[in-house]
Amino acid sequence: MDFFPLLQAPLFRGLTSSEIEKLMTSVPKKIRKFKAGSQVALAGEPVTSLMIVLSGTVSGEMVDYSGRVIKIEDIPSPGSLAPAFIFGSSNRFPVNVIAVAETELMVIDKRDFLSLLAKNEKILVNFLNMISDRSQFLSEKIKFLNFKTIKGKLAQLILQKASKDKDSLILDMTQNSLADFFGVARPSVARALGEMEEEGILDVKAGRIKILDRKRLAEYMSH
Amino acid sequence: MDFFPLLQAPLFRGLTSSEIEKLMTSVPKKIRKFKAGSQVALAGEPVTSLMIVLSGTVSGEMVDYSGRVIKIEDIPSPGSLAPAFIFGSSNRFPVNVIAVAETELMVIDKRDFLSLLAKNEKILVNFLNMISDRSQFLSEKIKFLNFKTIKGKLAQLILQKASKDKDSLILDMTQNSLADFFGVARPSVARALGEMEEEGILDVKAGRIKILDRKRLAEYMSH
DNA sequence: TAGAAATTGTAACATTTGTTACAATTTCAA
DNA sequence: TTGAAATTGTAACAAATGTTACAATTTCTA
Repeated sequence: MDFFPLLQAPLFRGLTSSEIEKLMTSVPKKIRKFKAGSQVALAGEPVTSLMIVLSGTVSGEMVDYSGRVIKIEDIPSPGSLAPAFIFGSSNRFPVNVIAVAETELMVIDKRDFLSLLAKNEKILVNFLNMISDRSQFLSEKIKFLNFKTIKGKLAQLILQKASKDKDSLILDMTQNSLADFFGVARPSVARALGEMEEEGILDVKAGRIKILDRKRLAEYMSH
Repeated sequence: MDFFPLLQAPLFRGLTSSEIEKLMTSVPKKIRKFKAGSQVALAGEPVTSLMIVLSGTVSGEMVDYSGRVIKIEDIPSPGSLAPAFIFGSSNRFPVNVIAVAETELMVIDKRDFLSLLAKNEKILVNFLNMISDRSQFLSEKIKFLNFKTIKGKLAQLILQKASKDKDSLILDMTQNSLADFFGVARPSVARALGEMEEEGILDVKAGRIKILDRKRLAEYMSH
C-alpha cells in the first residue's frame, strides 16, 4: 500500500518514509472508504480505534435539540478523528462525523495502537502532542463561546486572524457558516457586521475585512 | 520519602505501593512547597514538568480583559497541574495557579516523565486517560454552553442530576454560582426558575427541586 | 439569640438576539 | 452569457436576557 499520506500526518512527524513503512507493515490495520455526504460515525457511538484521514475531509457536527446543526470543525487529510476519545473514561464520539468529500480512512485498533505507542517514542510524543493540542483547541473554543455578544465573537475572530497579518484580512467563511460556528442566527451576524461598519470600526467589502478602529474593536471583547 | 499520596493519584492507578516506590526512586524529581496564597505559576509561563499535588490545594484563575478574576477550577491532592499542557504546541499555563492552602507539589521534568511513560505501560495508559478525560470534560462543557436559553440549561442540568435519583433532587449551588456556571445574570436564573414553577413544571423549595412535568421540562432543551 | 451577611424574589426598563420575509447582489454552471 | 442557486442586506416584530434596584427571606456567626 501507499504510505505517502502518512508522511504528512502529525502522528508520524519526524519519521522517514522507510521507518513508517517498516512500522506500519507490522501493525494490523484496515482501510475504509466513504462517499461524500455519508455518515462516518454517530455521536455516542464507541470509539474503538484510531482513524487517520488518508484522503478527503470529514466534518464534526453537533445537533442540538431543536435540530440546528453546529459545525465544530473540519478534519482534512492527514488528520485524525477524535484522537482524544480513544482513551479516557467515555470512549464515545462526541459529535456526528460526516464525510464532506470522497474520503479514505486508515483504521488501527486501540490495542494495536497502544503497542505502537509503546514501541516507538517519537510516535508516542507525537500522539501526546496531538491530544494535548486538542485540549488546547477546546479551551480556546470555550473562551470563544464565553463571549456573550455576537460583536464580541466577531471581534475575537477578527483580531485573532488579523494579528498574523495586517489590518486587512479575509474571512473565508460565508455569513451562514459564521452563524453556525457561533451558534447564532444568520441575519444577526449580518446585522452585527453592518452595525460595526456604521460605527466606523470595520470596512467590509466582499469578504475582505479592514480594521479601521482596532481599539474600539477590542473593547467589544470586554463587555 | 512518603509515596502514600501517589497511591491515590490517577497517574498511578492500578500500581501497588511497592511498584510505585521502585519506579519513583529511579526517577529524578523535586518537592516544592508553597504557602497559602502564594503564586505557583503565571498564565503564559512555560510548562516544563509534570506537577502532582501531594498535599493541599491549588486553584486556577483567569483574568479577563476588564481585570476581573474568574476562578476556573480547584485542584486538590492528588491531582495534577495542567497535564494537558505538558505536551502540545503551546506548553504554557492557560491560567494563573495559586496555592489556596499550604501545598506540596512533586515536580518531574518533562524528559524524565517521558521516559517513565515509555518504561511503564500502565502509567502510559493512565496518563492517556487523564488528558483524554480532560478533553471529554471540555467537550461536555461546550455542549452545555450551546444550550441557548437559560431554561434549556436548567432543564439539562436538572434532568442530568435527576436521572440518577428520582424526581426530586438537590442543586447544591446558589443561584449566584448557577449564574456563573451558565455565564448569565443572576436575576435571570431566578426568573427562569420562577417561571418554570408557575408553569407547573418544577417545584422549588429551599434548594430542593421536584420535577412535576418531566415531558415539558425536556421540551425546554429543544427550543 | 440577635444582628450581620448572604441569598432569593421581584419589578421596570434597556439591550440583544431570534424569526420571518423578501429584495438585491453575487457566484456558479450549463 | 444567461438563468439558477447561493449569498447578502434589510426590516418589523417577538422573545430572551441584561441591568439596576430594592425588599423579603434565609443562613451564618459572634
